[in-house]
Amino acid sequence: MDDQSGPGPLVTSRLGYLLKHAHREMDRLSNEALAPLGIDARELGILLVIASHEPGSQQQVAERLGIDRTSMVAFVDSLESKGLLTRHPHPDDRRRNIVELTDAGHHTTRTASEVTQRAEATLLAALTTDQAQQLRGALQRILAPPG
Amino acid sequence: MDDQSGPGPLVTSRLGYLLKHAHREMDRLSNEALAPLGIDARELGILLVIASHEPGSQQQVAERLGIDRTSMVAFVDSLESKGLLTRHPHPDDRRRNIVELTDAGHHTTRTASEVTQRAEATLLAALTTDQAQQLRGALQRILAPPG
DNA sequence: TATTGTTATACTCTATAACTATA
DNA sequence: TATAGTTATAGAGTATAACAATA
Repeated sequence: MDDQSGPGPLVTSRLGYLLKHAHREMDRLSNEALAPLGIDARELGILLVIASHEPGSQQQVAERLGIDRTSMVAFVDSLESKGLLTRHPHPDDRRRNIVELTDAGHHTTRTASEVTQRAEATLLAALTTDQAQQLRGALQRILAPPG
Repeated sequence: MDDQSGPGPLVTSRLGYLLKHAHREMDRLSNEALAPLGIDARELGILLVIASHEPGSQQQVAERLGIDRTSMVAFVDSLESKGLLTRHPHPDDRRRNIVELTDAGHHTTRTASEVTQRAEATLLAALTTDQAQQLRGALQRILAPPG
């Protein structure tokens, strides 16, 4: 306790620092909330992408998430072994694995969405409803493609 | 272009997604702006911590940044080889290395702060001055220790 | 010849353990 | 015995290359 713990205001006022640590905290809260469901935040992202689109190949899911197909294999392996999704070959192109949520996968996705929303509320507890809404809106505007 | 690129709104409205990608973009812009100075955002963080406190040991700097002392060695090696800081033994305890910015280190830190501030402005270009200020404030409030 | 999924490999980042020199 | 710095090692995470099946 003999150093004033923390990097100091020159660092903590930087946007990169703030975003990094806010994300780290959000990730920690999400994974804590998801642990009882047997998945982590990364896996929930994959489930949500699958739930959001027509059934597609592993590669399509990977592209939408911005990860490469070789990494996708292990994620699909894991989610399949948990019974949350199924692989089956595309009838017209047997090179492709169509990945689809199982009933359990749909259920877990819904439950996971609820618990992560509560985790978000925990992170934002220090803000008013308006401030929270403005934060979300500002981040969305930042990331929207310029045009 | 045959998939509507992007993971879909179920994912992109999640706070974890927004914070992660906003940070990724900030990091990209910062590193791009810092490249001509020969440092990256991580190294600037270290320089800023050193600039913000009385001269201290490597371990103190590492603790303030939340990284361990073994990783610190390589960072200090790199910054020392660039002439931005110096190591010298503490006169009363020769186990410790006191790290201090050189004149070049102070100059680079000042210049780097300016260019990263412009990088922040680029990230926030879609926001009004008020909105940008509110975003920064909201993030700081989120990360402030509860009390 | 090109593409999908897969496996094997390498590379980065970080954490853990062990060594040295000081205390 | 404990601590600061260092080095060596191992572990996650991710990217690249090569291979099998299919188109």
